[in-house]
Amino acid sequence: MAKTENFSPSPCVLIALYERLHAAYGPQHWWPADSSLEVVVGAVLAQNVAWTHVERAIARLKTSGMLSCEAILAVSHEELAERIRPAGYFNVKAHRLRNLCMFLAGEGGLEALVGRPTAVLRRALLAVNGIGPETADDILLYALDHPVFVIDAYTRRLLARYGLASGTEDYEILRAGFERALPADVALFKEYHALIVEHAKQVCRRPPRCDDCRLVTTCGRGGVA
DNA sequence: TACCAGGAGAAAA
DNA sequence: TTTTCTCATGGT
Repeated sequence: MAKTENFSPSPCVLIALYERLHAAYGPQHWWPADSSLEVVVGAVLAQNVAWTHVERAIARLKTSGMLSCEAILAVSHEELAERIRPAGYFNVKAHRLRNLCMFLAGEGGLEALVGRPTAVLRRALLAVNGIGPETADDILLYALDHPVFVIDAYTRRLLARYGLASGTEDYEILRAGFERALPADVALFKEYHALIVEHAKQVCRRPPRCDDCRLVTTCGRGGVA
């Protein structure tokens, strides 16, 4: 399918899917981090790797006292790269972390961003080299509490398996589809994305397809499956 | 040993 | 404008 294909799920289907996932896995209380800055750092480190690798890298940053923008900007590239080595792509991610910390420092810190309009913040984050749409939206939703829906590989996989989308649609098409269909609720968006990840990890990785992937097909006349 | 995992940017076509 | 390549570790 073309990447420009429209994605306009009904609110009923998306709410039904959320409720089924919530019933199956319970509240997730994401993002797994002790601070907003840890969310920011984790969002960069999580690019294209499993979360277990990110945990190791964050633990190394913590134990060396480098989990702050000041520290990240103060150490050499080589030292930062060595600390985050377990997350993979360590040279690339060291550059990206420094770019992001320079941006935050220039803005007066992460706290200074609170209260700014979502669209303005999103544009600013996307202008940072190394920060793409998913990473920007991770930061907006989980670190700054803005109602943006995060689309990741798990979300695409789930949509494809449920027949709601091909999974190859443009990022913005999928994000807009979720945000049109759902109320702009930060807590809902956080839990929804976390539940998608949990479900994808636990169930939909099993080949060839899981029976549970039919869970959204019974939504009709406003009812919940 | 080979494959895969929660992206993004640059280069090439 | 779209596609391909590159970055890299660690678990299965």
